[in-house]
Amino acid sequence: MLTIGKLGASAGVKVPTIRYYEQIGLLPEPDRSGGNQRLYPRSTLDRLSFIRHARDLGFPLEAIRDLLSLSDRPDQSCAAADAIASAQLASVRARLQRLKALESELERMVAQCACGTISDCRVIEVLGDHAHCAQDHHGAEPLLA
Amino acid sequence: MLTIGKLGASAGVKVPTIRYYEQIGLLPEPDRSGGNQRLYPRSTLDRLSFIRHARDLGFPLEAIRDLLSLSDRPDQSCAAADAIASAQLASVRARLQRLKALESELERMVAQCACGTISDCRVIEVLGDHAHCAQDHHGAEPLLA
DNA sequence: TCTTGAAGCTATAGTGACTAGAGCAAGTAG
DNA sequence: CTACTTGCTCTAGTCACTATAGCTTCAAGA
Repeated sequence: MLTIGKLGASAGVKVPTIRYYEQIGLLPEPDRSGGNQRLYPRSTLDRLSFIRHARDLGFPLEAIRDLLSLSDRPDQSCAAADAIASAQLASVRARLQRLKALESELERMVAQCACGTISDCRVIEVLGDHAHCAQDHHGAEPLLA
Repeated sequence: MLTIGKLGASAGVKVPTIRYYEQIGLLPEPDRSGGNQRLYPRSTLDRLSFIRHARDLGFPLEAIRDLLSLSDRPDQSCAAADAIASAQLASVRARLQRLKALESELERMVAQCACGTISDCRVIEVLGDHAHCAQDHHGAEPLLA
């Protein structure tokens, strides 16, 4: 049996995060010690490592919830899991596209800055007028979600 | 003078977002009409477009706040603006690196899925065991911030 | 002038995935 | 026995909005 601290250290997850996962139902409520402390079986380490790894790959918690419930039913088709992973791949690719465009725009902006005064600063000027931009990095989904 | 709706449409920003920007002090409180509706001068359109454009480029609002106060003092050195933009570029590049690693890991995962049952699903298996991975996409800063 | 519909107002709460803090209780090493 | 660490619960904060509820004001047509 593992305390929450050992579990977290083993899986590379912070203790409050584990309690948060329990709160949202991603981890089951474990048994408690006499003094009300959580005690986890080994199997929870596997589950938590799975979650951690999926988070590292950028899967949202809701997708991870689905993946976990799939992994509990080994006889079913893998198609659903494949769909979730493919969706994640597509989302990563979309963000890559967008970030690449931003990178080149920012590069141009910084490169052109001669570091004089604000009044002839390219950084400020370009931000003030989208017409200075090579691409249309307009809108689309938020960069950070 | 522009109503909040016209302002939003012109700048490509939703109306509640404009009110939010006012609330956090990124836009000044405008005069009101007799019926208590916000009325904006042209200059606010410039300011809002600046914000919008910087957000499109991924700058956080706090950085934008700094950039705006810089742009209000045209005689000062542009070095501070350059530093903010360079930091943003660095952050975009860091996220690009990370996303590229994730992309190839997800590609491998999805490509290996033969779409049988869950019990021999590569997607589930790889997520369950980090040792299957080519790279160490471990930790670092959160993908989405 | 009346009416209808769009656009505006305030205020509160929700999103995702945690993180931080306060103020305790329990476990452990010397 | 005494520190010290680890654990507990609960609340609130993060970022950049978005959504909802319930209300008022405005502009255009009949």
